[in-house]
Amino acid sequence: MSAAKTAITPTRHEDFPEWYQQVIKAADLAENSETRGCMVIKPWGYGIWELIQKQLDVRFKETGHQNAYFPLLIPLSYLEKEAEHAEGFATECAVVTHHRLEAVKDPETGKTKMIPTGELAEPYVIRPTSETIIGAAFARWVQSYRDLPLLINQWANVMRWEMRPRLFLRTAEFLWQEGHTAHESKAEAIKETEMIHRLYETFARDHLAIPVVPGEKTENERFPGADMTLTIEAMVQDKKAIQAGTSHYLGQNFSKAQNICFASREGGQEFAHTTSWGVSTRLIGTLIMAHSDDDGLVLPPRVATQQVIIIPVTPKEDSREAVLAACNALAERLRKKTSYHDDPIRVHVDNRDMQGGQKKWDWVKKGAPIRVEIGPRDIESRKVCVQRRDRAANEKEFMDKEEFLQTVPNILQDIHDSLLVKAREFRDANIHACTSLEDFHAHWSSENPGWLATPWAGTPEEEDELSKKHKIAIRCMPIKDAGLPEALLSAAAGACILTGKQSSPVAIWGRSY
RNA sequence: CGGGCUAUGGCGCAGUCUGGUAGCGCGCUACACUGGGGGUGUAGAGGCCGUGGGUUCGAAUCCCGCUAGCCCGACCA
Repeated sequence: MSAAKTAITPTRHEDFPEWYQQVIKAADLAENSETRGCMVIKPWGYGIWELIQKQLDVRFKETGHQNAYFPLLIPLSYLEKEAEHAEGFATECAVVTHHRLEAVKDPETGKTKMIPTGELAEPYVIRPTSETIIGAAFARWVQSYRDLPLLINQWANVMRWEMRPRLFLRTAEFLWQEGHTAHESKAEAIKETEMIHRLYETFARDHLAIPVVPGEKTENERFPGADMTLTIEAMVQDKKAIQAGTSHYLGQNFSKAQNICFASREGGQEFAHTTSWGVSTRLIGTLIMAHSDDDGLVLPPRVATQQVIIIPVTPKEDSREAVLAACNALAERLRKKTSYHDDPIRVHVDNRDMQGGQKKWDWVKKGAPIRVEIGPRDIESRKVCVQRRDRAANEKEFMDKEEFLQTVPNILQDIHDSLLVKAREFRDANIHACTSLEDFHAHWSSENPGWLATPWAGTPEEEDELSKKHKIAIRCMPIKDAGLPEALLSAAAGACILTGKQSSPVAIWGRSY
């Protein structure tokens, strides 16, 4: 029996969206639930989220933020306060209108039905985001400039009634963090917005091995109610863009709508400048699409639920005990004596009673960064068989056990680095500079066109027209030091492709999720 | 929310046109052989066919409603 050519069918090349779903299934990350548009996140997937959560949380606290929790249900009237904001979310709100159920027995079938009753005087909206309800709290909490800045973060679930759900990328309910801060001055609030933006960028790079493009959204693409939206944009393997995180400067829009005001140093009353920022479980979808291959998931080591999987090879019954003991001993030493980025290495000994080959492929599909096999021969030779998920599935290296213990953190880092380099090379190879409108139009006719970098100084209306025509959008206007190749930026410099204005800023265009 | 497709044991599917109460592959369980590998054999377990109603002596199969999923569009983290 010959093994399948790839563990996942179809391949990325054959059918990318279907491949994505099959990877999630094969890696046992999540599944659709009975509730429309919602997913069940399974342990192997939820473990990733827990690690993202833990590692981001440290960084939020290092930068002075505190966690708090606000209600899931938002009074409808709160949402009406900021007009643009309300309009932006109006079409995707789940609304709670009743507070009890009444059991009614159908006289014909004899079945009991639960009928909503007890209609609420004012409906509640299940939070699609919490600006309004947190803003209301801020209004109570802030009286003096001495109460500022207010730096709050919330880990929560939110609900947006999306018309086209996709596991992790766009689900009706999703998990995220939302930071909300209030400041004395515009300059300070913008500084916060930019600081978090950089934090997201470096988190994506250093923890998820995703080379994002940090930039500013154009007016058309801004968060409803924001004065400025900063974004990190990732390119995944079908060359589409994913907005992986956003940081908004909300100006005084929300503080005026909700009366977040304070006595200033000069004695007058002033409105606070607020920000909000968030990343969600979409990060998991992004990393799946960024790194995985035709054999399944490939996890960046720092957010891998398990980093090292030890697979006992037990060909003979009489050596079985010894092999298992050796596996457990190695696992213990890894847990106690080694660490990677200040966390003990996460090790799992897979002692399930099943075929070795199946076991191996199971962990290949689940994307475990390192697989280690230990058999009777290895015990004698004091070696371990090391296999890496960033290399071919059949590639193995027999390594001295002590050497392995010494170098595990380096191997994990090397895997991280190789994923990042590969993703960056892919991204950079698929962003093309374009300085003529003719080339611009021609570019979007191909199947997977990648991104374009162009000089741009058009109006929002002009941008909208081009976007609709080619089903694209300006993903962002990259900030300084966005990490894009110098050659690309200089090739994309010049006069606006549409208006001809000289030395216009560079815009990145692409199709997106 | 518009347009198209789909819904049968854990997964993938056949059966639906030509109604007669369910079948295949994989997986699962047991045993045996095997053993750096997603192996082989034998024997088993498991579904009343998404859901509600209708037609009929009889429905997975025909008709209507609903729900969910997928793809394309508009919208969005």
